[in-house]
Amino acid sequence: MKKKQNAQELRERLLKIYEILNGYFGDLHWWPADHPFEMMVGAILTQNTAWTNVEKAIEALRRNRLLSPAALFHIPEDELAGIIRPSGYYHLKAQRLKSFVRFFLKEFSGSDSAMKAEPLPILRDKLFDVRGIGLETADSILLYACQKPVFVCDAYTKRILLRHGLIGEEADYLAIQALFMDHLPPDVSLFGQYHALIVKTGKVFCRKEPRCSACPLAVLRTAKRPSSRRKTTQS
DNA sequence: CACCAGGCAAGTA
DNA sequence: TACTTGCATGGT
Repeated sequence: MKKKQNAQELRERLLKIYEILNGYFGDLHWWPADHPFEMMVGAILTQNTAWTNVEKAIEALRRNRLLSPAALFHIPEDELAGIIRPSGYYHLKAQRLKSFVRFFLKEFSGSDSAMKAEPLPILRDKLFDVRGIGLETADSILLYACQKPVFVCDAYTKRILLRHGLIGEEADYLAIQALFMDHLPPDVSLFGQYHALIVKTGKVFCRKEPRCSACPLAVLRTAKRPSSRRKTTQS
């Protein structure tokens, strides 16, 4: 079976990447937040936005005692928009937070443990139905706030996998996610740390040059060609 | 100064 | 279905 062998090789390559990055960066304790609800808020605020800006917005919410479903439900949308302004797209995100909170209160009475108790496929569909929650935001909430074994992908994930020849340019979110989920054990800690490592790598090493030799993954690019041409000169 | 960040949805063809 | 555009602040 050629297919099975290929699957085995993919698994090994994905684990190798993880091993290298994990050894390089160590445990990143991703997504520090006081409670799951704060993570869900952060997941919405961080859409296409630098985390440093999101932190300012979350701090502003905390100062205003707004980090609870009830508080966010009661505050007027335009007032909320003013408070989360540093996170960018603030009108849009105020609207999205409001629609998420309405959903969260209606479906789970604002209880994150009630939300966790929901079976994964159903919860995923429900989240995806909320306006302003797309694939990545839904998966971030599922993995980090609800501890569900879902692999979160993003722009960095695609960039890195492309660069290492594991996917093609045409691969979309679901295809990339399937690559990880079909070849790795469904482990919440593994998935969480792996995604964190990918984002960290992207931020630190993939900024300017398309192939940065300082990247810990650089060894894979030169060493792993199946045939011919051994270059031993990369550092 | 230009460019981009841990996306998403609505509009167009 | 596939491509384009609006949304917006703050850091490099």
